[in-house]
Formats: sequence, C-alpha cells, structure tokens
Amino acid sequence: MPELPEVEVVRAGLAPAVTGARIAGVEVLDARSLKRHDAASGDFEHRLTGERIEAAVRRGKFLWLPLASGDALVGHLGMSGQMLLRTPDHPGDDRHARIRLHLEHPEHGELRVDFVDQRIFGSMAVDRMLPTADGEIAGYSADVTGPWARTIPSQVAHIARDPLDPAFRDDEFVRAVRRRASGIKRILLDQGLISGIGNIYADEALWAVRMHGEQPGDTLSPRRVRELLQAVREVLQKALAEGGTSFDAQYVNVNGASGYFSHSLNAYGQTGKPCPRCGTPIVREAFMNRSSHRCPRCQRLRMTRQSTGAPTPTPERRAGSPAPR
DNA sequence: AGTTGACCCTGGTTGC
DNA sequence: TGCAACCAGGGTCAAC
Repeated sequence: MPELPEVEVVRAGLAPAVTGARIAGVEVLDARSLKRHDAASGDFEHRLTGERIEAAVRRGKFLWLPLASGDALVGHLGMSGQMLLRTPDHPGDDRHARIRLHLEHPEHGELRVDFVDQRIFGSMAVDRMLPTADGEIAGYSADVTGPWARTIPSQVAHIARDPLDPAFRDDEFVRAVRRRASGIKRILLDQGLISGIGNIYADEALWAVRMHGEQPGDTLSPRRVRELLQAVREVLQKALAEGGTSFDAQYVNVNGASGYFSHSLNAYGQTGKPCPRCGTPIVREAFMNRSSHRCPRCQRLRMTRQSTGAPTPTPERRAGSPAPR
C-alpha cells in the first residue's frame, strides 16, 4: 500500500542508479500498465529508447524521471506496484513484471528497472511537462538545478503538493478544509488538496489527534486542522525514517527489502487490539469501499462546532450521522 | 464547484 | 474438496 513514505523510499533508491543513465531498451510485457500513456503522442518504447534520465522526482505518490527530451517517464505504484533495480542478468521470471527498462549508466554500467505490479492499479507513461502553477520546484528530488525542476508532468499537475513539500501552504489547506462539509478522512485522501496520504496514514494521523474520520471539515477549528496537519507530518516522517510500511511482500523498495513501519501502527489494521492510549479495542468500519480503523473511545464525533477562537461564539451545528452506512 | 459512490484489477482468503 | 464471493485500495470519473 504505497503512500508517500513508501514512494519516497523507492525514489531515493532509484535516483542514484538512474540519474545520468541512458535508456537502451524498453520491454512492455503487459500493455495494461500503460493505461495512462497517451498513445496518440507516440509509442511508449520509441519515446523512451535512447533518452537520458536527468533525475528522479516525487510529488505525493507520483514519481517521475525527467528526460533530456523535455518529457518525463511518469510512474505510479497504485497499490501493488514495485520498481525493482536489478542487474541485466537477473532472471526474468517475475509473474507480475509488466514493464522492463534496460539502462546504461556511465558509472554503474548496465542496469535493469523492472516495474512489477500484481493488481495493475499502477502505471507508467511518457508525458509532457508543464510549468508549475506557483512557479516553485515541482516535487522532491536531491537535485533541482535542471530546467525540468519547475515543470511537472501534465497528468500530475492537478495533484496538490504534499505536506512535506516546503512550498505546501498550510494556511490554504486550513481554509480549504474548513470550507468542506465532507468527513475529514475523505478530505485527507483528496490528492487534489493534500497529496501523499493514503488509508494507512490517514487512520494513524486521525488516531494521533483523537479525531473521528467522519468529522466534517467545516466543524473543525483552525487549531484542530493545524494539529491534524502536524500529526500527518509526524506520521509520514516517522514512516519515512523506518523505511515505509509493509505487511507482506506487496511493497518492497528497489532492492526488494520490505519496510517495517507496520510494527508501529496504532490504529490501522489493529481491529480488536487495545488502543495503545486507553485500551479500548480498535474498531473497523466501512469507508468508501475500504476500511477505517479507530478507537471508539478516543475518536468520537463531536456534534458541535469546535471553538474557533473567534470573538463571537459559533452556533452549534449537527455534525452528521456517526453511523457509517 | 462540492459531494458521493462506483469502478478498475488480481490473487489470497473465507465461507458455504 | 470445490468454487463462488469477498477483500485489499489509489485515483479517476460520472452523476447529482
């Protein structure tokens, strides 16, 4: 279940191996992994072959490799995607290998990047670059000196900056959340507002600040939204430091080693286990065709608008049904 | 424009 | 034992 920390681990692992490399060959083993590639703009293989990779950049859960041509190879891991860095002679027996890049690196020699994706929610595409809307650096990478630095793939342009991005605007986020009537968890998962957060880290951040995922955004005080944003950052950074979350072999970094953040989850996947704070069993509830996990004691719906710190008291307001479906 | 729910996909697990 | 139903979930999109 790759979210920001997992994708960043992949980006960081890929970067030194692919930066400066030339793409000597491309194998598309399963064209379904190219569903986001605009074939009208040219054949995937031909647009990549012979190109030089300039960097490895990430915004939220999207990853892209700027090319010398001015285009970029965009990758998204979906929920089961991996990018495995291999030697050219590695056996090609992966059941779910979808795309294979053969690289020639001036220092590291011949390399292979295998895009392996069991469920095909992920994808690769060659895309054109657009200037960033705010003129700032597009995403995270070690090097931001190239002409590509303030450009973003067209299919990533609608994705908001992630909360670890120095150009993320806290004030704008707080205002946007407080304009919305949707539950706060759905807001956290809206990649057009804040990117990089998925089901796992949403549940963990909400647990950390004792907030119910169905709490409407427009019932939250600015202070509470800022607390939540802070918790999101802490959860992401902690996971990043631990190498990402992995439950099974679904997520592995570029070397095939699993992350281990799953050992320190407080709510996600902890159904029936005692809340680490109060001991009440964590419950699992249906949410958007998936699941939410929360402590029924620590994380309750607040039926009244929380204090805004405004000079005049805010009227009470119903916060919506606490029972999901 | 905000909101909501459905859909895509595979393979492991569950339940009859 | 056999097989159908279910579950995992990020991102997109249609419908309202």
